[in-house]
Amino acid sequence: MRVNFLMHRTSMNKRFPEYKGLDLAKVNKDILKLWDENDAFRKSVRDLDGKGEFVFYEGPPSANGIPGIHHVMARTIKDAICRYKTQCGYEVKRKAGWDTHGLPIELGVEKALGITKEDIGTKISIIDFNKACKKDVMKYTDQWEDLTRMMGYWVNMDHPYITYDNRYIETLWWLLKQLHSKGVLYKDYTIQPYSPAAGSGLSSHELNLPGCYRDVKDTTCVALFKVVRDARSEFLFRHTDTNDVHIMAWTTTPWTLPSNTALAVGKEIHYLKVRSFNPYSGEPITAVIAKDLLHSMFPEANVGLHFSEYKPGDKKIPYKVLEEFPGINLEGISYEQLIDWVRPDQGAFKVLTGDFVTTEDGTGIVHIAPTFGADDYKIAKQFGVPPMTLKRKDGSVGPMVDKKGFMVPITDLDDQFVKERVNIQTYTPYAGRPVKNEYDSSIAPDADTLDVDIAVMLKQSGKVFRIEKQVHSYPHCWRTDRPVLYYPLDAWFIRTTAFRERMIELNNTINWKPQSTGTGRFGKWLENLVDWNLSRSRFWGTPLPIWVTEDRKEEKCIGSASELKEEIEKSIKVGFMKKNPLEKFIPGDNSQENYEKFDLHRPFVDEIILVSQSGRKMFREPDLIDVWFDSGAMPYAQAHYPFENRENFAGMFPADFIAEGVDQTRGWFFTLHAIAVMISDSVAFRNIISNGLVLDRNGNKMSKRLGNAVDPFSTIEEHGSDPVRWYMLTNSQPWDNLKFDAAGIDEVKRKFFGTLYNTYSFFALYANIDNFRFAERDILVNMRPEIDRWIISLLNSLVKEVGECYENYDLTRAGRAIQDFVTENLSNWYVRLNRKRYWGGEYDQDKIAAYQTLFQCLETVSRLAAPIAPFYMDQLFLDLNATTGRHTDESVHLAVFPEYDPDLIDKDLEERMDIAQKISSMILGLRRKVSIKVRQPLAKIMIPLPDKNFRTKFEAVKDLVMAEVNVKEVEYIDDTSSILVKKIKPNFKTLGPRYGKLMKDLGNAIQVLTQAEITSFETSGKHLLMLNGQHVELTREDVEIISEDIPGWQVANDGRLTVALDVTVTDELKYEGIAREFVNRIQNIRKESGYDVTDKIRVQIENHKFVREAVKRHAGYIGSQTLATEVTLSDNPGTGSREVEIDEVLVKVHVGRVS
RNA sequence: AGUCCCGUAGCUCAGUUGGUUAGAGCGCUACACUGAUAAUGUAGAGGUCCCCGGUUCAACUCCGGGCGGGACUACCA
Repeated sequence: MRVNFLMHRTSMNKRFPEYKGLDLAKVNKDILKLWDENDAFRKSVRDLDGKGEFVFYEGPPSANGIPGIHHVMARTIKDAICRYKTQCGYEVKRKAGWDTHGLPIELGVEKALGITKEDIGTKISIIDFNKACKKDVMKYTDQWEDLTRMMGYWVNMDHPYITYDNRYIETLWWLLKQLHSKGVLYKDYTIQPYSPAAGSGLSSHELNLPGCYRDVKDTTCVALFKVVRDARSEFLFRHTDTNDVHIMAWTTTPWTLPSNTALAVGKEIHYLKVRSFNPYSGEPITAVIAKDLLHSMFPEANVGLHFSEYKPGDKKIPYKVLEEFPGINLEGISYEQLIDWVRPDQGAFKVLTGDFVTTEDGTGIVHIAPTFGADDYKIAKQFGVPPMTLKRKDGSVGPMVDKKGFMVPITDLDDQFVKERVNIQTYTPYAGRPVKNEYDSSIAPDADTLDVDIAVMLKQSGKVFRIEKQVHSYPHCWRTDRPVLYYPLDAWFIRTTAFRERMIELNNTINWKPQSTGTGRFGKWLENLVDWNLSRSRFWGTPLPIWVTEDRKEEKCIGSASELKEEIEKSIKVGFMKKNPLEKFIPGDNSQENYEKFDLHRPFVDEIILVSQSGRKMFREPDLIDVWFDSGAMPYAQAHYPFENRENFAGMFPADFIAEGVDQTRGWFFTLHAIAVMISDSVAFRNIISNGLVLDRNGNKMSKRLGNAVDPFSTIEEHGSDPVRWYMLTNSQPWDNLKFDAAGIDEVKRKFFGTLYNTYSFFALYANIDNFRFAERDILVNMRPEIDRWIISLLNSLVKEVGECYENYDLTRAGRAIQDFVTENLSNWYVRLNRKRYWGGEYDQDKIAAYQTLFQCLETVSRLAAPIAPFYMDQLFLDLNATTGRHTDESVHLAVFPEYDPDLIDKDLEERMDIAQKISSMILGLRRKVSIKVRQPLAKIMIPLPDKNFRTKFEAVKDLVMAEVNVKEVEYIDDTSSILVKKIKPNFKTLGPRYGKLMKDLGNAIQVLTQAEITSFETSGKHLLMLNGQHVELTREDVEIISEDIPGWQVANDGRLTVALDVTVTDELKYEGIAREFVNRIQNIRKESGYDVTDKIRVQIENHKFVREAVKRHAGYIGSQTLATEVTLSDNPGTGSREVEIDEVLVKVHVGRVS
């Protein structure tokens, strides 16, 4: 069983803890307990050596949803960076926060209560509804806190910022007042997505819920708008024989045609005047269409048809292009109203020019219905063209379609208006009809739509050129399943466009990871910025703090609770209000109690009536603000700025670092940036990592519906959070999508943590046996053996690299570098080659150096990897230090990040070891080829010298290689030796630029050089060639010459290295081999017999002729390796002996413990 | 529809200013090794570097155009 490490730290039992196995889930729990006991997180939030603060902003999650595995991803990134900065000595405060307002919460409550929006205020009071929201929003707080704790995300949850808190709202109001006083907060009438079936506007978020955009088949038509002949349009009537000229415009929503008040063309687009026939009536027509789209209406195949042969009803219709002109010529031309149901205000029916017009589809001319399209509304406003509006009986003025999605019934209209403007005869058949059949459940699904009837009506009056059904994607209300309508509504906006340039400028100073999200997705978004629609017609959210008089002439924006209190007092004085809801509020007292004496939410604020400058009543604008404003304002609001933290705000803003999913680009990232630029003319964050999605292992999006979502709790419970974190960060760069596969976690666990654990276990096992406590003075690195200096050099290189990666917010490379060092260099090479230094032998300087070196590597790795794997690394760090007292910190997270010593980095040494590894690997490969076991010693290897310095380099690592491959000697072969077969390769890098097109032939010519030519090239350093009549002079740099083969030997190549192996096994070598076989067999017997590693034994070997000589000669060696006090030959090894097989010979061996 | 990201071995990913044998790990097969042993080594099989064009002596790499996957944004008629 493992030693209870909590115990041993407090006891005097100074041993390195040894474990029976690696259970990272248990480590997770143990370390959590330890952190709690030591109050580790709180202690880690400190400023070391005046390093100052590293400001991190936590994006507030909404606690009304269950946390998913993707949250582990984002939080691992945040945590790793914050832990790293903490280790560097910075104070990293990390205030947690909760996003508590907004639509998802309201919808969740509606669902739970079984109500719809319309029921709020009737079936349930707003008070009760908001109460339910407030309660619901923290529904899963426990789960969030659990996950945060389990995964080891250090964030201060003691005093989180909560967006529904009155103090938080007060800051939001203050911010809004700043914007209001800058004149960038305004109300406007705009076209917004609206669900007639649900009776409410929809946010863009709702419109982007999965499945909202659906392909639907709608009737589309190309309408013919008759041009009014006047001076401006006269040019259209030239060179044609028809009395009328028509402009063609395509629409997918014919029901908007009665609301048409303008047409739009592109200034730069070229248009044609075409003479042809109306396909339905056969009447001759002259029509205007964009040049690029001519053939979509008039097939090219018909160009040769003769007008004289055309008969009405013919499928193929002749046409003739009469004239070409740019769109600008059409600007200002008037046309006759297409459908005369209602007459709009003066100034309608003009051709306008707009940038948004393209020639991708339709006719290159856009029908404009300002009441039903965003672009339409904008361009009409710009050119002063009136929208089609109707006056209702109640005096209100609105579009031709009512809020239920029906053409306004005549009975609903103002009588006077009907008399003056409405053509009762033509409008009556259509009045009161739904614009989409889905809005009227009494209509059969296959009944003709209003679109169809309008199209048919136009056809009968010769005003349409083409009618066809077309499939296009159209948004649907996710709640009612009915199509969305674009409808004009009132809304408050922030004029973000006024700050566009500055936002772009400041964005360029932000360090984005990955960069492309900053310049691409975010940058493009800023360039195409539109004003921020702040209004939400909902209930649970931050109310807009604006009061206006009924005639909207006077407006007041409230910026604080105390201001509100004062204004209410004034209102009470004039008798508009009886009581002040903020009566008990004490301005200046920032305590929670003081701010809980009132409520800034609806409906309480709605009941507040203020008094205007001129003494009239002012009512609050009923809207709430977009929740994204809540979260984007968190740098200010979490500090209750400027009511608190006024002086030290500079130390809290902007953030040095934030991290969230890339889906927040247009969300939190934008709102943070926008508000900071508008309020403080500053960035909100300096460095940012935006991570990609966490998909399932097949690359599909995780969803509860599909059941492929990974539960973070059980995942961490099963594996522990370290390997999950490690896997997530090292598998791929966080901004690439992660295909989450639990098999990957297992691999990380085995490969990295398993290896590291094994390495530690190995160390602990022998250190405990030898009683190594790092009590000795550090042995100077240059006094340690080559291999120790090598791993220390690599370790210092690693510290440098990992530090640079962390500094650069590149966690993936940092983790990969650490993993590579541990598995490849430390475990697989250093420990493997050094095992013999640890077991047996004297406790001498060499052994101490070995312990010190390995200790140093492990301890440094624990500090390097702690940001990513906080649990296991803390255990490792504590296990190492509790025993030795090298570091006295209570946790690795309180220890400083390692520094590297450039003097200890020896690139030559690293290169030498690389050579050693390669040569060893080649020799082992050769042994395998000729089937000679590594246990069988061999006499020698030969190495051709690839360059002058090679011999010196290899000599330094020779012993390591010889031991590793079990060979006794090395012989170097001089470069010019004739026994070598050489290979020559062209160096394209130097030759390419010089010889260009000749390169291909030259390459071939070089590769066919003979051995003699190569030798002469090598000695003279020059070679001349004739190629395609051109002289080519080659120098040594132009080619690479390697020794490829030594005829008659076993030879292997790797790049420039070549090695040959002498595979002759002499009798003497054979005896040695047999001796080694015995060592192996005896060790196995020891193990099987359950002896302790330190037990001494006695060995008797059967006096078999096959092994007799070997045992005689090497008894001492066998004994030393197996801790045998004596190794003897015996004719009868006695009872308890075992038979072992050596080279297919069976030999009896008796092993007995010395008691 | 637009913008951005991704596309390299069965899987997950590297691939450095373009340079000729495109790598690693996992998985698979075979053989070794063994007092770190739920490890390790060696070898084998496995690639049209998504496709097509262009630039170049030379393209996985640079450019253009497609295709496929994903995200975000979106009433362009």
